[in-house]
Amino acid sequence: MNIGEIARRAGVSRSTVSYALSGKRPVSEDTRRKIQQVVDELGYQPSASARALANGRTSTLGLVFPPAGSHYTGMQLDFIGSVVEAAAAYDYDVLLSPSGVDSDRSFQRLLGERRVDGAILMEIRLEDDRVEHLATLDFPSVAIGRTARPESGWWVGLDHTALVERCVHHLADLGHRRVAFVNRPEQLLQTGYESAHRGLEGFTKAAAERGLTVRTYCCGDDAASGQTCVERILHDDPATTALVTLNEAALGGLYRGLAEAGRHVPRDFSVTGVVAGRWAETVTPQLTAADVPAAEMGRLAVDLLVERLDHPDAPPRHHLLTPPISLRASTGPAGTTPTADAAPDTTA
Amino acid sequence: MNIGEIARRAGVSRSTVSYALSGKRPVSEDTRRKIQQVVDELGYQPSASARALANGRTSTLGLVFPPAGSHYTGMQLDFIGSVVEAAAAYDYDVLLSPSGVDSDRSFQRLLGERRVDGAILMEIRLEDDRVEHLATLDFPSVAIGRTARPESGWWVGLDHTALVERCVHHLADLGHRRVAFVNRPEQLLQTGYESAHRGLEGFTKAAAERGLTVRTYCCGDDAASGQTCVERILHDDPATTALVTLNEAALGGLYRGLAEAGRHVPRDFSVTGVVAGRWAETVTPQLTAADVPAAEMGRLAVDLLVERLDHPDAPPRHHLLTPPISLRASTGPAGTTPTADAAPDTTA
DNA sequence: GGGGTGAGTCGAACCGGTTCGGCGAAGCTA
DNA sequence: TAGCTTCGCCGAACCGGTTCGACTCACCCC
Repeated sequence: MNIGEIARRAGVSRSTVSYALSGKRPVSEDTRRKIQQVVDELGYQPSASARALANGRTSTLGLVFPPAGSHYTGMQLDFIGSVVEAAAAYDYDVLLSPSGVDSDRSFQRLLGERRVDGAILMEIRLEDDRVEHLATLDFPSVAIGRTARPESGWWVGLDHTALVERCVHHLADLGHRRVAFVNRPEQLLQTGYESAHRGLEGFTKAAAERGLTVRTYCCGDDAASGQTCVERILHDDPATTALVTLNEAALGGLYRGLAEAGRHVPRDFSVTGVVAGRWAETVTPQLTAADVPAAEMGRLAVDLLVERLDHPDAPPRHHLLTPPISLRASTGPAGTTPTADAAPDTTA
Repeated sequence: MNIGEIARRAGVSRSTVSYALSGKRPVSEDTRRKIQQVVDELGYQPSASARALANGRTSTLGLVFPPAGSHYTGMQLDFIGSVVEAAAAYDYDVLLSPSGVDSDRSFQRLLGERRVDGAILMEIRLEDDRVEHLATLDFPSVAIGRTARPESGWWVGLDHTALVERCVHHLADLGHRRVAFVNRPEQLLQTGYESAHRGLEGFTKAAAERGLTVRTYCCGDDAASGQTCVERILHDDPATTALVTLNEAALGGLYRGLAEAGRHVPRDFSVTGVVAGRWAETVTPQLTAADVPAAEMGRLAVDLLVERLDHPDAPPRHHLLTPPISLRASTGPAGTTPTADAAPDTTA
């Protein structure tokens, strides 16, 4: 069922069928109806490969995310979902590519074999060879996250620095003086993972401004690591009364660690951070946090990419988001005797 | 940088370049080296579109999952991740298509425009028009989940019936007599969502065998719904001492509802179900559950699909998984006075 | 009535690969 | 040395669309 078959049955030439379907040249109403009828009868749909070859566009966007290896966070899931849906609204398909670095085979395929018209990159590092590579190639792409030199690029990012600062100020306002920071895994920090660095930066800065006593920790992306991390925190400084975290996946473990140490949240210990809203509402007490608007970010990234594809010479654009902190139930005033062990809990 | 360019620079014909690269016909060692050198210099990679057009294969698999609308569960995320990785190992890319039903435009594109060589379907319903459509077309596909008539198809599924039965028997063995079942949202049950139906079936069957008093509930895929659901359960039958759930996303809410009702898990109330291991370990106390091996299922689905693509006439195959229940900390013997309100908790 | 105009259609070239048939040279046998 | 095979390579056709230039015809106007 190719275009030649349609042409033959409609008694016209292949080019006429093409023009009738694309509307790029006028076709008489009669022939157009005849062609449409044949197309409907046979359920003809033009081959994506042939069309891509002919006009050089694949109508496909690449979504580059790090290889799972272990596990994804909920945030990443929301990104993927929203990107796919937003792309569908523009009639683009989405091709997934698990590539952490520029040299990955999957990444090379995406670009070298011209499988996609543009790409969205996730899990950006401050020095990201993928971003730079695409920039030098002038390949249409949008990053979810920003590198150390964001001015010239297309991206949508979260202002982790500001968000974590706000968390710290929130805690300081509540009277907390000894606060811990629970970051993403050490390996991510070392490879220059953006949110880990900027979050840490915001934490350090705000803590200095408020004269807080702080410690910072890296923590694996799972509950067990979270629990261990709390144990370390309370071991290193039992007078700690609050923590700020970027680590969604460890959150449940952090809560468990606190509970096992006899610290009641929020009476004895406050917890806050930057976490997707869905997760913040899953834990008990619900987490006071800057809710990561992952779905919105995915949508914005697609918007930007499509704009860039439609206007190849448009100047770079970006969106830096700073969602407000949602006050829930995991933070409270610092106790008067922060080092005291928690008393048995008799609240309902 | 097309194949003609390579041919010219290497002083051979286009077909020779093609054969040199594919190895489908012998090429002298000299010319092969010469060609390889030019290819390396220019960093040539053949166009995926052209290749797809020529040999009729796209080297792409479609992954069809329901439109997010609201949100995805952690399980789905794990599927997606493992499918992409497994596909990459076979040199296939993965194209995402958000389609709940056969008539979705995205789904039509995938098939009609021949964008993919095969498809993996998620979120299967007992009567699934997508599965049937693909079957009548003899289009290579593998379902993650099985329909009401699974014998003739290619699929990898979880034996929800058996798993939920085991959960019920586990609770019955512990002495629980009044048990609730927390299913996925009502809308999914009504549309014939497989796991919801088979899980419910297993629950009903095992409860009858053990002579338990049971109630079944549908629950939205979020924490707030979980909390509400527990309130309903305890309102409908305050003597309920345990629940079984399929609803990962509501789990945190279920725990919160129990805590607010003063029921301590596992002393006053036992919780179990079918949930991805990562989630089971996030809640406190950790959930005794049949861990959904999402990553393994994704991998197996790709294995099956690739096998089907390589051997178009191979007879249908499938994998029905029945992972063991992981005993964690959320279930315990039924209390002697199950209706009593929980006493203040003084355990460490 | 001749020439210009524009609508509608066609044929051919092209996108960038793959693959088939055949051809010339070299090597081997008789 | 003629004849046959084998090896290595080439040219051309093909996959299924898009697009450009040109052609035909009807119509209109001076």
